[in-house]
Amino acid sequence: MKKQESKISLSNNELASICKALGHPARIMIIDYLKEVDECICGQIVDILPLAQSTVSQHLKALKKAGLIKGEVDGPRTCYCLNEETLKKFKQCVEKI
Amino acid sequence: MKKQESKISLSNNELASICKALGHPARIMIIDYLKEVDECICGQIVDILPLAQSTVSQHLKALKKAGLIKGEVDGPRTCYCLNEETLKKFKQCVEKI
DNA sequence: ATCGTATATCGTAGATATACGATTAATAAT
DNA sequence: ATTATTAATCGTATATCTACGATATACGAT
Repeated sequence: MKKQESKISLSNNELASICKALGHPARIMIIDYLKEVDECICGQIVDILPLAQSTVSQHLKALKKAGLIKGEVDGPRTCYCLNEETLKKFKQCVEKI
Repeated sequence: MKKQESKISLSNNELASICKALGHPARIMIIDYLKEVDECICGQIVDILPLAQSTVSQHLKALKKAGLIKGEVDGPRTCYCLNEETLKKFKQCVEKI
């Protein structure tokens, strides 16, 4: 399998990782918000959550690590959006449970 | 809303709780196994997982707390099965992400 | 060059999670 | 009554998570 290609399904561990990343209310809220606004910078997420900037940054890192979101550095900002590919696989996987 | 009735959807926190419960490979394996065998006693799960009985028992407790499984005491055994109602709601909720 | 803005990272305290062995509790079998 | 079986709970060690403030980094604007 080449680097660029991606698996159709998720391993047990991958699914668990994604679930774990979604296992916190703040991170669910971030996902919901990104769904709503399509894309945004970190500061906007800090504004809607009752959490410190550093804490939000940590949550974003966790979501990124699980492949649920993408972050693109744009000058001093970082623009975040959902990673639709991972979400799609996650949904397919959950459907089969 | 009466006690017996159940909500159609899940709150942010409920969804996070369910995801959290699924956020461990062993617990995903338990769910998979229960899907496969429909129902079983704790000891069978202990047999298929490389974990101590007490650890498996803890994982089962976590899944039960999240409402993902049901456990019925039957003499000295406990018979576990999936809680289809919660799973259904979870799937619906994930689909909407 | 300096300042301001946006965000990531560091350090840290306290809470949870995860694993295990030992123990307890409940029942079934002898 | 004693013993065996099954599973939950307790106690505990270690690891991870979650939150924060402080600091570092990167860049744009002045």
